[in-house]
Amino acid sequence: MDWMTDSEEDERFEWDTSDEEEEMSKGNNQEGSSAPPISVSVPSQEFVEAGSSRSSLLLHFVGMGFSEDTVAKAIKDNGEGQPEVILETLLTYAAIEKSSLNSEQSPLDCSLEGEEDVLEDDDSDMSNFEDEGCTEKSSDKDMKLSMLVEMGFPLDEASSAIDRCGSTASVLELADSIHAAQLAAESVDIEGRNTSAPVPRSSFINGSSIKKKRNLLENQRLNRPVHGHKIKKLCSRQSEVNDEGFSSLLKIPMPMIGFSVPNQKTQLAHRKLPEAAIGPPYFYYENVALTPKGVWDTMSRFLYDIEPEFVDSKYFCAANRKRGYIHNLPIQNRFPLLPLQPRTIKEALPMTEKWWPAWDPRTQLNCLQTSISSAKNTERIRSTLVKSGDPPPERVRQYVINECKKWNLVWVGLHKVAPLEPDEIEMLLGFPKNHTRGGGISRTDRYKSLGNSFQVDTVAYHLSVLKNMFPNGINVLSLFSGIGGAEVALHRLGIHLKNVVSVELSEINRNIIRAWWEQTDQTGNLIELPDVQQLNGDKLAQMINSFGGFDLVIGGSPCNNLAGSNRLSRIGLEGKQSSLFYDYFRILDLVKNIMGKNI
DNA sequence: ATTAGGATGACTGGCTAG
DNA sequence: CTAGCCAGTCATCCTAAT
Repeated sequence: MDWMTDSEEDERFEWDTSDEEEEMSKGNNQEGSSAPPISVSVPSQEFVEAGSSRSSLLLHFVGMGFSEDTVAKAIKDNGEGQPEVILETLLTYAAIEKSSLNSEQSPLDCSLEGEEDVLEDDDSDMSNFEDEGCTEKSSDKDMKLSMLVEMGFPLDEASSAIDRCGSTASVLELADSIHAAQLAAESVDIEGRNTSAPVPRSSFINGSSIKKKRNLLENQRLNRPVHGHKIKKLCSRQSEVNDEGFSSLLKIPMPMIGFSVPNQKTQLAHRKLPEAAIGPPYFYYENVALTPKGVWDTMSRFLYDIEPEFVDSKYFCAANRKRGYIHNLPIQNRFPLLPLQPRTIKEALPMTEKWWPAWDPRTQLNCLQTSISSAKNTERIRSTLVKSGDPPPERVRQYVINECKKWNLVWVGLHKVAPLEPDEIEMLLGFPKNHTRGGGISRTDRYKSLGNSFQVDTVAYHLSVLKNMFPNGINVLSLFSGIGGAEVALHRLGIHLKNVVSVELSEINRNIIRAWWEQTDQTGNLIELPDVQQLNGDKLAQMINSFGGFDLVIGGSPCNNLAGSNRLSRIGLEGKQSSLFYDYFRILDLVKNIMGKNI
């Protein structure tokens, strides 16, 4: 969960610096790179030196599938000092060429024709993706993979790109896709300056020659370039014709109740899962609902075209928490955790009722986030109220209400507001009291870990269908476990946890889970691992063999680059932390493959 | 070294008036 | 249909205090 504290290293995408080797070997993907299912034997070292001589540079780009004249021209235009600029020029040529051929069959539109509105339709007909036309010849895939690796891309990124774009995508498109992802992730600076200082968004956009070129190609379309859209354009099955473009195809339904919530009358939808989505294993993926446009479309596309279920936890507790869930669980016969949580502030926090002024209309809290209001701020509010008499004038009321909503403040005395205590947040989120307390965790970190967590009652409601299906218990692979929301939810449902493999980067969070595990008298096995990126096929296969497969793969990947409150790096799914979504997908897909073979 | 404080908007969707 | 308004958001980084 603690994504902000790790990996300080600058991961600029550079072609010919001596950092390359170091990046590659210390980078996230080394271990994952050797992972099944695809093995490639291309440890391309010569690429590193390639920039030094013109002929090898030229050869390199020719090897990528560009024609010799084009490469020569691009080198001539740009000089040989900046291979990444050359590549961009080449890609630009190719894009122009491609757009002129666009009315014909593009290699990208592998399965759909005239089905642009598939996602808009009911969930029932999301099935027939991935069928004919997309059957992958593994040798072809391997070849592309090795070419990409030879071009200097990390193996797992190359593999992800192939998955993203389909196996019929050309190497060119794949390279572009990876490159775009890396650009988006790293606020790239072509000149190679130190970019550790935050780059203003506008200068990031306008300062990049790449983007200028792209923007020219994009026929103005966007005042607001979101990288996800570009990725989407490159990879989406809908990309070819549809000029009205990338507006989010997935609508978030209001009210945000998903397929069902307790005590709300809904005619329960029957949903038909796409073939590829059906387990085993069951899986459950979570992230913030209000992402930049197109993010949920992308995530849905990766997760076997399952329609996300958007649910606000305000139907389960006294706080809002708008989240999307992609899962392949049955949706009939859910039941909630008992006792039901109070759903108003005054019931959940009875001591506040006495002090709650009539002019504060809130009955529920806003989303519980990772940091709280300072003491100075609450004191400012108090003194303002003291000075302005009772009842305060409209202007003061507005100020106070705004602050209260922004910081989730509650009334704890006359004219006194205060942020929630950590144990109150634990309760609202459905954790046992003191779940995150002790063990050397600071107050600040408690807030952060809690703010990043599941709302247990909400998740448990969705998972409740497992109880009857697995009376003897389940094996769980829990990714991005955080403080163990999934584990707590399953435990509270009375589902026996046989083996839990919990992957969580933050040591303090792992300690919290370990402590909870030990104090709840679990009889199963808890295996804790630090890093999803280190979790490869070998390890998974070993674990699957040892306890016979996972019944549930559950996790919510980092939202840092998606969440609305992120001022600085809300750059979408390709952001540094949020791109770990692809590891969720990678691992889930590995588990499916490995288990598929064993069954 | 660790912790808390304080400053830092933008994107998105819903709503409504025109 | 559009423009304008409104509300809400699993955050980040630098600095000061402890």
